[in-house]
Amino acid sequence: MGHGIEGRTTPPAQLDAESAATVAATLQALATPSRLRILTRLRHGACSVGELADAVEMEQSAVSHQLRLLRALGLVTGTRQGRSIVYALYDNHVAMLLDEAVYHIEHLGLGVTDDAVG
Amino acid sequence: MGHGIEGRTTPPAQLDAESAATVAATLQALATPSRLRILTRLRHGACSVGELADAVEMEQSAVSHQLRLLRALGLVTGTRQGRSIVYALYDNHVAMLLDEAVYHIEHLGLGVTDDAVG
DNA sequence: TGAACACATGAAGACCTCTTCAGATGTTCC
DNA sequence: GGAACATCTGAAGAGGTCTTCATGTGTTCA
Repeated sequence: MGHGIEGRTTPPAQLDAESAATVAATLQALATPSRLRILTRLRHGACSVGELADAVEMEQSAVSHQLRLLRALGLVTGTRQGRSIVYALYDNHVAMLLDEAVYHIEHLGLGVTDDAVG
Repeated sequence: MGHGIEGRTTPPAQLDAESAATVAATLQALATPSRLRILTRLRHGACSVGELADAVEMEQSAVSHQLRLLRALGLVTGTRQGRSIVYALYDNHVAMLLDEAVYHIEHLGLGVTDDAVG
């Protein structure tokens, strides 16, 4: 227990262009409803493409396209099992990134838009 | 001291369509190099639009457009001070979301793409 | 009031993204 | 080998995104 975020090194003072691009590309993988639902489904256990398509209510082809992108970014892995291919989150960093993103976003004061700007 | 992620409620079993859309929209705000650099700059202290534009090396107009989006999502606030408008992260959830996203993504095994798929 | 400054805004264009459709690849079982 | 199944892949089109340019709004100071 207690291996949360407190033992980390401080975040970089300012992201250089390359890091910004990498982080942005990875975050973009979480930035669409379809992929988000695919990933949160996988967050609770590996499963095949067919099951995934049923769970998130998308066409199988669409799911496959998104899995390709997620694979290319190293966020998920696919392993053949018979005629199916079983997908899973790549590692615990992906799981935590998901959990923490959902947690923080759902605790934001959304819609608070009144500012000095107008 | 110790108010990290360990005291949280468990993440939802599966995101419903509405939550997925909300989370995706917010994550999309972090999913571009320009906004990411704007936000990480603000992560280390509030500043005006002009300073921001200098720091991230973008045109003032482009920065302004992105700030509008970030404002609409409740991620940043702008307050007038003289002729400048000073922007800051909305709250600590935004700061932590940023820190944690950068942390996890920079610790991913990126580029590991060999799979059962071919 | 007018000039200079700081920022916001609208429109337009290049570019990227997501889904669908049709077909290809690989696997199992007979 | 052939049929059925599970998944991948390429092309194409609708829709969205980000930047730039030109202009508008609000503030300070003389």
